[in-house]
Amino acid sequence: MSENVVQRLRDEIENGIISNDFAPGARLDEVQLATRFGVSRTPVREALMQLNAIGLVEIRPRRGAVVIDPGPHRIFEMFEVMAELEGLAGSLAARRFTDADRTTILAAHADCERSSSAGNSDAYYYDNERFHKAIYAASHSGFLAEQCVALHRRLQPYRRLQLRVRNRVATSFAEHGAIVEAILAGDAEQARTLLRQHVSIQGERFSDLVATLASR
Amino acid sequence: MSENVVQRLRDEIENGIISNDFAPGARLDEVQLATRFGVSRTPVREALMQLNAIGLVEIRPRRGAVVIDPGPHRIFEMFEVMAELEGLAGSLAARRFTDADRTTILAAHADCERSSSAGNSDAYYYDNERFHKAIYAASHSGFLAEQCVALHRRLQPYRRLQLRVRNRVATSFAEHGAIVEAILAGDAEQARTLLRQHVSIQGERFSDLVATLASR
DNA sequence: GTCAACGTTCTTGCATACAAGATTTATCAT
DNA sequence: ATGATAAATCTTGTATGCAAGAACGTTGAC
Repeated sequence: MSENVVQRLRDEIENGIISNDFAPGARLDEVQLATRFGVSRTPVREALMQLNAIGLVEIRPRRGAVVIDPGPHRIFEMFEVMAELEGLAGSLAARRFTDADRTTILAAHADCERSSSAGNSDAYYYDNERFHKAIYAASHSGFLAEQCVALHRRLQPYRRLQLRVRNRVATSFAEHGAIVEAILAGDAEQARTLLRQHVSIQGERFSDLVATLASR
Repeated sequence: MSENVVQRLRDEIENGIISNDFAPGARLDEVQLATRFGVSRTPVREALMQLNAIGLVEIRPRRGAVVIDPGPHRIFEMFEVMAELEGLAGSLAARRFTDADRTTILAAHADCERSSSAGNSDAYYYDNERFHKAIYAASHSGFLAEQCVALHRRLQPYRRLQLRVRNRVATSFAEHGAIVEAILAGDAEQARTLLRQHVSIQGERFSDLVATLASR
């Protein structure tokens, strides 16, 4: 059994939201969730409270919990912040990376190359995630890494949509190459700039996102 | 009556932690809190769950909740991230501020001037907060503003300690002047740089913080 | 036929109850 | 006297129960 039921429920519901199993705007009925997971309402409520605090669900008094629907504009704002934090992580990584960090980054980068050239966008998604986490770790800022992972997770569904856009995987991998180069060269400002551009969704990429969102 | 009990408890306990009423490392007993606030354990637990999700308390399975104690190093990391986000807010504000934003920023700045020249560090603390919030608002990024406010709140006790350092109020206000100038001139990069420096606690300021923390 | 008012039903919010793990204390052996 | 083991106590984790507010349907009037 898991550590405790609440934690498990929290993860299950969170995954359900992220994997679009619970669509934005959907009502999260307490008894329904309780029976579905074979527990009572109490732990369900506590899990929902946590998701509320994180900002994934909204709890309207006496009217239940619903999955928050961040519109395109807010998603853009979230990517904007994410780009900034990733830029910071990159600049810190360029200054602080150890031999172990270099190994991890290069290994993740190599895996990205494999899945990219294989044209496997799902595999690339996971390797890409490892690549970015390697940079967070190399920043040697625990708090920053946590913030980045949390935001990364929240943006997961939209990130995934983006990779479906034609040529995005190849472009992404090419950007990774330049980023690795800048970090390992210890060029903090270059790493920051490249990562910021890599993550932010300016211009066409934003239009693509909106279009993809609308077609769901 | 209040909206709901859980929200009230969450705020009360959160304020207690921030105001150092519940010291870092202190154990938060459920029945104790319940009797203290005149409610049952259930809403107390739900409030603690939310604080756990935010990162203010740690819940060890079967062993209760304790107030998280971020050591000096982690506090430094949090200021580092805060500096980055404030820098982003400043750069966006420089590009996007409206007439109303200008008015609000200048008003807050004028209030800072009053409390600064009066040597009232407590009043300055509040005016400073308003000043920064005015910049968040001028960034016209709701998500960024929320993130900034949340971090600002978590760093509140340490910020306050900093203002006690000799001359910090005067220095802070001088920095505000340059920041206002950069934003209103529409100089995004300058606003970003100045705000980043204004918020981050490099060199001596970090030593001061550690020393002050140790002396509590 | 449509709209509104009322009553029923359903859902949430909080309290209480009960079970299981953790902690503390007491007793016994060395 | 000190250490360990076992029992008592306390605390957390989950279930259930009850009350109050919201959603929904029905009935009646116009």
